[in-house]
Amino acid sequence: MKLSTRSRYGLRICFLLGVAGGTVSLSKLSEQSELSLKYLEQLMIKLRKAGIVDSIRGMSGGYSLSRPASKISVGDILDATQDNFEYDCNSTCRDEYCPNKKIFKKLADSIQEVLQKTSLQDMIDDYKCV
Amino acid sequence: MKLSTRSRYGLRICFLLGVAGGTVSLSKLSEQSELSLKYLEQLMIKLRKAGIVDSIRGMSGGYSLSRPASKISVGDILDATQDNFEYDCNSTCRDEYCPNKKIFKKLADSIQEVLQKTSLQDMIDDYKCV
DNA sequence: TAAATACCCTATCGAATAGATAGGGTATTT
DNA sequence: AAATACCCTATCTATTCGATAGGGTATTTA
Repeated sequence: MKLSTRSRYGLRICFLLGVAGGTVSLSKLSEQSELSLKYLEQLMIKLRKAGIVDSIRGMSGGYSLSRPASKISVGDILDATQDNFEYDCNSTCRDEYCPNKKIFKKLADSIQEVLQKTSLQDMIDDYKCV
Repeated sequence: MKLSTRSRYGLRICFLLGVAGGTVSLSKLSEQSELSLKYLEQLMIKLRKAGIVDSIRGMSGGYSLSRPASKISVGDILDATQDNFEYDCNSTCRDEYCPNKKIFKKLADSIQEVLQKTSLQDMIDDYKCV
């Protein structure tokens, strides 16, 4: 069980934007993150649609965090990059009384809680105090 | 992010053993769980090596839980089926100062905590009270 | 108006992973 | 002798995932 690389990239990009503080173009982000323009483009669309980043078009446009890093949780970013914890016992299980269901839901909720109370700012602070 | 089917099967088998209360042969478990003998065999070896189930050889042999279901955590079972939360930012990251490292470790610890404090007995109780 | 940017959709490829099956046994207990 | 657990390894297939690519449109600024 691990995070998808997409999610890790999402965290990395948000981290970069948080540290940068302002608007950064896709090409700049691509350089800094060592991800291809095309790949990053798709990632940014997810982040934007989730309301985590804002975008500005046109020359000198780019992306920035939509709100302070302290108001963005790791869970928000994982939601955006579609890396939630799935809790069906399997993809076809339709058993309403499945013994796994309740426990998985509980686990999923607990995990979500942890993810929600950890903010991007926490990540940045952790890094700074190294 | 989801549990592997192997882990879900592990939970299912332990659940069955917990409900059964005694020793159950592989062939019986195979029937009840609808998993093939050969596949199940490999799963049981993992559970036994992790000390979650005991085995008895010979005729009328089989598997049983090694301790009360209340003393077996969901985390124990996931460990046995090798479904831990991995927290490297990626498989090759060697950056000691990687901003993701600390946060992932923290998440992994929190998740592990949740998994540890949920027992197999909780699952069984959940099912019974439906 | 030209350049630089974001936006959008879709297809595809390759690699890795995961699920499952199978063969061919040995060791142990009843 | 029969029924069981134990053990190792190979293999196949399907799915998922990461990544790249094509081929544009819309918007803003210098």
